[in-house]
Amino acid sequence: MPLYALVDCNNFYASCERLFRPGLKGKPVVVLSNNDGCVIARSNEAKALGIPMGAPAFQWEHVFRKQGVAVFSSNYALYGDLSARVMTVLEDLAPRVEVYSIDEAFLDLSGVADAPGLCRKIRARVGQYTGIPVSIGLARTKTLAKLASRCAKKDPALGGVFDLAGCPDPEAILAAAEVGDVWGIGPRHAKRLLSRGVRTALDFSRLPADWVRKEMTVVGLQTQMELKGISCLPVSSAPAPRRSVLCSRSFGQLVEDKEHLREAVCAFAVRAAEKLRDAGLEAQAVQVFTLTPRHREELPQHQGQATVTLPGPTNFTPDIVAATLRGLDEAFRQGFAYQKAGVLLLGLTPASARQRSLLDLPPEERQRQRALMAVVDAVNRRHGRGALRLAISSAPDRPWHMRQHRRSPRYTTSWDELPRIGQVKG
DNA sequence: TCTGGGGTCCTAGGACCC
DNA sequence: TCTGGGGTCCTAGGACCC
Repeated sequence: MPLYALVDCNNFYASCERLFRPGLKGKPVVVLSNNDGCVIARSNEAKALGIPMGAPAFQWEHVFRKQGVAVFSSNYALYGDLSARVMTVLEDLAPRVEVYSIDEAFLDLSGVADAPGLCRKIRARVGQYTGIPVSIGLARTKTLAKLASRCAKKDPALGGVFDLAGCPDPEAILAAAEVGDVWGIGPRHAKRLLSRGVRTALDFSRLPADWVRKEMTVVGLQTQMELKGISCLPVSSAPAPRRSVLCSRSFGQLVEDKEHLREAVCAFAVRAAEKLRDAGLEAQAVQVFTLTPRHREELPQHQGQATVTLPGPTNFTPDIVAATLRGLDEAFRQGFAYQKAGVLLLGLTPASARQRSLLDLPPEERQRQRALMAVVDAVNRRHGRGALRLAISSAPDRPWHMRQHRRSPRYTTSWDELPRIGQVKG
């Protein structure tokens, strides 16, 4: 019988921020999205104040001030580093680990003698080595393990581990879970299900399979089977190959000027190309998109989109930038105030295993391009992103740059920002 | 007067996840 | 003044081909 665990870091970003500010223990902490736009992580104390996930920060400013909430801009360098440390501990202790997201991992514990005991050990070890509290759910399928980890998180009496596979009354657990809390059932389907009287995970598991198939595709059917204890989703330690690379941002202010938009999408293209090279990939097409603000109905709305095919698979920044600018000519319209834009790279193939085609550049030219990018990447790694850049992708302090007023130091990944003894206070 | 059928590829749109 | 960013997958429909 298969047996899976889901390890979930509690309030991950908020927990990371708190690690380096012991004084924040027991205090409300929130972390904001890029642009300081909305709340994306909350400590338990912040949840208790009623601050919802995704809340626009400006609407809650008064609560932050009045209740002494510690507010942080998101600091992905810090979170990524702590995540890697947590995953290392899991890999040391569990036979097979699938890193599912920055703060979650599935473990395949099929055949492990005392799986609940191992889960308790893992939880203690992660806490000891990293300081990050985790909740662990154990069950026969991944979908049930997700559900079990929510139980572990909600009920402190469980000590952070809940074993649904060994639970005497599993149906009671399904009956206590709202249908929208099931992994794979989003707000859209939840609403439709509710309108048909399907309230809980148990209700959903009892729907006729053909209805589920018809209304929610095979994906919904898979979710239903998993809820019934039939495992459809194996743990896979090899990450699936990437299919796209995206770089997009909301702007600090609305942008009407095409020149500013050109600078912005150029910067996105440069960053996307870097990610592409980091992953050892090349792209065959570039998609550029532009958006006016969603929440401002009084403004003229436009969603621009253009896809430009590259002459052949490439990760050479100047080619990707050139394609991006051609795409922007189509995606931009004069007279609109844009709030966001992005560059999406598609048709990804490994850079090593390319097929030669008639359109290919001569090998010496490709070699020259590759060498140039290698130098640029090396310099930027050493001296910080943007140390070496294209002339067009401009200096800081442009109007489209995002706001980020409350970022914590990169304690663990930047020499300049290491905590100093005597300086760290709560 | 009559207008096949099957396969593939691409794209847009919609749903989901963290 | 002020609502994130980065991904995945499925399906339907059209273009194209034989």
